[in-house]
Amino acid sequence: MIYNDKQLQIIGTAERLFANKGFDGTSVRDIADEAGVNIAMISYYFGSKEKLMEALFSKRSSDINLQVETLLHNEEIAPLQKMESLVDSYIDKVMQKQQFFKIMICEQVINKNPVIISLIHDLKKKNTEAINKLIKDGQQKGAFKKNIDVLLLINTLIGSITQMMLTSDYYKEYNGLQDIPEDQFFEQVKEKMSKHVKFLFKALLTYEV
Amino acid sequence: MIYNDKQLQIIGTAERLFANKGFDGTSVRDIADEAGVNIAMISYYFGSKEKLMEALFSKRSSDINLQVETLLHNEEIAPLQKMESLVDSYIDKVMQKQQFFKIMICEQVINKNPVIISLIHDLKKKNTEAINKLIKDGQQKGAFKKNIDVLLLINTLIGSITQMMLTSDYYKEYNGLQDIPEDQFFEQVKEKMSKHVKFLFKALLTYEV
DNA sequence: GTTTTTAAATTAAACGTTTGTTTAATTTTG
DNA sequence: CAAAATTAAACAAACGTTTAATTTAAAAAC
Repeated sequence: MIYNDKQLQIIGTAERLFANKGFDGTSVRDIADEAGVNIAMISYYFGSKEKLMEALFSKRSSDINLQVETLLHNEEIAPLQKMESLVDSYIDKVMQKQQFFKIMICEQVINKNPVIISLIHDLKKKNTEAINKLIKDGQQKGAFKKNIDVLLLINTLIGSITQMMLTSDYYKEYNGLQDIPEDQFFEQVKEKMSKHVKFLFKALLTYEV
Repeated sequence: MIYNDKQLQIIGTAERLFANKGFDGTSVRDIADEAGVNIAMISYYFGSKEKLMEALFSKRSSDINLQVETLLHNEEIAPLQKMESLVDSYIDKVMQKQQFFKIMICEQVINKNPVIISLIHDLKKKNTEAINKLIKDGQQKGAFKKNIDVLLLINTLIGSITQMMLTSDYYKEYNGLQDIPEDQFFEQVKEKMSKHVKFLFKALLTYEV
């Protein structure tokens, strides 16, 4: 689906408002006002508020697929390093697209809209397959242990990062970082999470129980 | 605060509906109908829909504090075992009170109601302190390594379990468990998560980088 | 122990807003 | 000039909350 500028603006505004106020907490008037369009344009372009959400979800889903193919066939990089590279790119994506991930979390909690549940399903499947390829590759080369539960691995990756996203205010206060600039804090969190998750992955992929 | 039976019934109904439809997706009429009370009783007892949410949150918060004192002073249990015991009790709590945890997640995403943010803050603080005591104890006894980031540890604990809660449908399908009874699946997930998180904790607490 | 009094609980109805969506008319564009 | 885009206005429905009247329950008075 290709959208014109006005449609993309509506989608962008909806994304911000849905992330900050929730789907039901956002009115189509909110979206129309902040996007600078007439309220009727939302039905005109998308059909309904719900279909706008589905359009936004569909659009953003396609942006955050983990790409693993070029990594996979690069024989100069060790399996564990490949996985660490994937971890970093995932952390980047979550931090860059925080709003979309917030929406995704709430939609998973509510678990009502079948179109969106299906899109999340597809996303999970693709990510699982991508990581599975890296795992198989690493196992063949003897770098990774056997019997790795890929879903638990992904759960820990996504869960740890998501949880940090949701509680970054608390993390900031706990570490006395209230006064540093936001983008600096941002980078610091990314760096911390990167080392942390890589450590976890090393354990999950290589240490025998 | 002490509530009578009718108030507790309203709180219980609100918890279920807020968890399944979100705060803004639930109307006071929904709550009143399903709780079998007149719609005016909600304002009468709680003041407003928002204050009902705060009352429910306050009530449930007090139920899920991690207790660590008796564990801490039991010198017959090794530090790592104490931590594993805490992990199990946390997994139990999340699985038992899934509805409340779902509400908590959404409230963290929206991040608007200061009363609730403050309650989540308190909860996090108490949990952090409890786990910190176990960590200090383990470090003194030489069982745990130095330089443990307790917030990252907790993030991984909460995040992994939460993520499993949100994606258990996918986990079920992926592992071909659609046909087993719900409570059996429940126990299986708990067992899997328990082993998984304990493995992660052992790595985070004892393996040097 | 019965009656009276007072407070609490419960109700149906109404309140003014806000909701998502549609209409029909108008303007803009190619 | 036809198609697409945009508008203000209107729509019924649903929203959270309040009202004022009534019923129930508990306490006080006799």
